[in-house]
Amino acid sequence: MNFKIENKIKNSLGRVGVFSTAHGDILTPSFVAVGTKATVKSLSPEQVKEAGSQVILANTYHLYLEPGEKIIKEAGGLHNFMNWLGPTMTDSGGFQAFSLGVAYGNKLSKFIGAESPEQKEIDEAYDENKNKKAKITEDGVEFKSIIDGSAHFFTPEKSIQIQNDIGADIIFAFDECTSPHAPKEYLNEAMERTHRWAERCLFEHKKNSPSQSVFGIVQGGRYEDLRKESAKVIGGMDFQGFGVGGSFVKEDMATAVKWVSEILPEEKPRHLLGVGEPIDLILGVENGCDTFDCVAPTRMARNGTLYTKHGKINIMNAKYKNIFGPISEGCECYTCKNFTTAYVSHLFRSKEMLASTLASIHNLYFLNDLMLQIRKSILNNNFFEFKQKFLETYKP
RNA sequence: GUGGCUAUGGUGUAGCGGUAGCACGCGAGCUUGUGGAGCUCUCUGUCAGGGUUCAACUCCCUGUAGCCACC
Repeated sequence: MNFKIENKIKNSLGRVGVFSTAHGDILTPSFVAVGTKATVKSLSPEQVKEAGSQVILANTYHLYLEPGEKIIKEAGGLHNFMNWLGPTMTDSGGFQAFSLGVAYGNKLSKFIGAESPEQKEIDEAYDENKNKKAKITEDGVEFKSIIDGSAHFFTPEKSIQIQNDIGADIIFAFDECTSPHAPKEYLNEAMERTHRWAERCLFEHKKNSPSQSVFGIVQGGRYEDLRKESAKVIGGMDFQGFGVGGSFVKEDMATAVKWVSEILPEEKPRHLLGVGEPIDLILGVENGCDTFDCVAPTRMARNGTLYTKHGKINIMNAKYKNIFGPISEGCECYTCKNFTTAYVSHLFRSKEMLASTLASIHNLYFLNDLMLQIRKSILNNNFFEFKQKFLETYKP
């Protein structure tokens, strides 16, 4: 693996590069499609590729539960198993410490708005005992299977072993993604634990499968001092790249990413975990991130929310019933080139499977195309003009 | 033609002489290291006419419509 920076945004942290893996090059900045269970829901690998995706990210926790990493290893690794011949990543399962833990059933995301409750209320509302399906200890995380409720224990070593078996090109260190409501004291504790886990992950990985790249994950939540400390500690370790994880105050995300990027080694790639709204992608690139993964485009697609150059639309709104033009004017995706808004709207209303497919293709294409345009603008040294122009038309 | 039964949002259905409830649908919103889902909110109704009563969706009469049985 190798990462080459081709051009940078002047007076900013953003850059264009090429990240080479055993399964091909990733032209960065790039959006990574999420295929949790070794499939991008509703899409064939050919469709994912045609939508412009270069990389797919699968999930260690989900694949460990089913079909089990041994089956994937036996199949010849993730690429062979799912017939995706391009680059792949696996998330470590660390996010599930959050999503199956304090977030489970609480409608909690990794973002909170700046207008959320006062800090005191946040701290008081935070209850780590509320965990339902994940319990965190120094040694690792105990998960309850979302399939059958059985108990499973992930240590950093175990996460790496599973990821080695699954065989993605880029794997992530096992971390703890904390709640955006967690008090600072807890964030600090979790961050330091994540740092210890990072060391253990590196050690385990070097024993097993050095052909994969491992990325260490920066935590620290919404606090500048914690983020910077985490970037310093994780950035100092022998990872091939870095992930920026954890939760954010939505309005401060770009700033938080900047704190981290300024400290992480410049020559190594940076991945912003779980961020994928168009505006967040632009801000993420501007502040030094090279790759991004997010469930948003595909999840929203399945529920009828589609990107257009003017912002998001809900294709099920009555006004789209008889629009016989494309979903987004000028869009070159398979869906827009071949089907009308009215037809896709009909598919959603009648709950046809093709609805998810066509919508997912469109949303993935939209973000992939956005990344291509960002890339081009950085190469042409006019990133900020592009950004301004995009923000003028795109209304969230 | 005769007798009986029924009539409540768009659809299917509760209910009671005193605030008409539910489901689905309709209309809209939320969705950020997956959640093929879920949640929130909004709009719609007592077949028509008359009577009894302080008060009728509810009881009575007439009409209309549908269903069933008989001729």
